[in-house]
Amino acid sequence: MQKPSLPKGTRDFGPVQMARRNFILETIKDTFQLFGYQQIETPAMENLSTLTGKYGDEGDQLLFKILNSGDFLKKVDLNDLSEGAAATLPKVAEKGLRYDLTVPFARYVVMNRNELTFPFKRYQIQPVWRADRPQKGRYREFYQCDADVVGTDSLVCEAEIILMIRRVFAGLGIQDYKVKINNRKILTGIAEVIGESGKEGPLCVAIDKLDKIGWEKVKEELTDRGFAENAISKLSPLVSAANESSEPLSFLKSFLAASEIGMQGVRELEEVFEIMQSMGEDLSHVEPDMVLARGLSYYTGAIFEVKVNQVSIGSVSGGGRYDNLTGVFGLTGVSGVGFSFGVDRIYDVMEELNLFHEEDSQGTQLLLAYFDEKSFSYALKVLTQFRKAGVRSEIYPDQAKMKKQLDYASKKGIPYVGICGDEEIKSETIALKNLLTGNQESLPIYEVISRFTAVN
RNA sequence: GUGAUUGUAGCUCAGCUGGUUAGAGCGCUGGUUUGUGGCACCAGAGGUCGCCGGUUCGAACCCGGUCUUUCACCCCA
Repeated sequence: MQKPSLPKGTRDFGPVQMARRNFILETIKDTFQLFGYQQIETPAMENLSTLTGKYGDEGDQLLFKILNSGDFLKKVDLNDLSEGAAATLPKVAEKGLRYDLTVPFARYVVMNRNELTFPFKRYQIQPVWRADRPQKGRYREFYQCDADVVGTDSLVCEAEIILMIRRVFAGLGIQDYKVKINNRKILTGIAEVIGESGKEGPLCVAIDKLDKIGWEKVKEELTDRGFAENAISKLSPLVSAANESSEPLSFLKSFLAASEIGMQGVRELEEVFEIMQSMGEDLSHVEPDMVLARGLSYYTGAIFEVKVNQVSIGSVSGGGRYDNLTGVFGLTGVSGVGFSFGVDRIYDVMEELNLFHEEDSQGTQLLLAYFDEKSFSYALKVLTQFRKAGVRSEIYPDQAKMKKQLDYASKKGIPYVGICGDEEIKSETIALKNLLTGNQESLPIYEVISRFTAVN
């Protein structure tokens, strides 16, 4: 017999973890619904043609491919093998596990475009898979909770995303965090202004590391990536402004004055904030970050990222606007904006911050205990009465000693035990024992029931 | 994908320079207690030392490979 094990980067979730995860999930779901999003699900596997080419070369590497059923080698000949893995892959695998929820959603929108009412607001909570190397807060199977709107350019959506993030975090009890927001157009503008148009990708990858490795190292990296020296020196006022982070928007207005697209990005950002103010909301936790760069292969407008302070976990939520996501599936002119919560990371953050309160409100309230066969059948009868009254209750199923039954209850965190014996049978009562305090009193069944139902 | 790192009882970990029968704490099972858990005391069960191979008279310990854990890079939730 071999010891069983799990694939790298995957985990089981026990009862305690599930109770906590459900708490997070319910908080998120509740918020999505409050803002008018409708739930959908899509299959774990998609055609590889749907997935490949959407996440950049790196992303394609991280896709899990599913071997064809049956004789998966039947289309492969020796030529394919000599040309290597890339040539052979399409002949042995035509399906893959989803890498995120956004691309399957785009596919769904395109396939159902005639049935959907636009703007279409959907949320989706399902696992995704990445063949990444596991690390702290990084798994190969993890859940994403996406909410997206397609079919509108309105910046109200961006404002609502910020509001949803704040509502969820408030519900979870996470207080010290930042919602960083930027706009792809600002990044494009920056590249334009320093004379390196179109190179915002490598520019951002480098600048993003500012607080990690410092300006000097970033300069080296930019040089390595082929940026001209005078471009780099034009960048330095932006870097010092980013460090001070006082009034990034007013800085950008002068820095980007020569770039029309850059100025448009600034205006969009301002408009999001104005909309929030019209809604009577403040800007707490919101932080414009002009070097924030994520999802450059498809974001075209706003870019979001949420970071919880004082913890070692990376971002717990992210998103942005993509003008043409459905374009790759043949439906053009549909703008979308969305974001995603990483439940697994939120869990890790809450654990690190000790935010889980241990009252397991879903657990059993009452265990019925007994001494012998006669009281066992009495307890079974009483058990039914409790359950009919809606009290979460159970009985130790094997006839066992009192010690064992009480042990079971206290280990499972059941707060009350109803002890049944000869005296109780005679008087139609149970001895209700509080396992925390050790107090015990004899009460009629109806009295016990009304105590439990009154609490709820 | 690159570079490190970890693996000994259910859990957390000792185990010296390669040398008899691999240990502790917690947990588990039973008992002290046939109408009462937690506390205490007593007894007991439990290990192919991740796996495969090599060196050696002899390997938990040294070497190679492999899997796993954790971490950095890349990228990302």
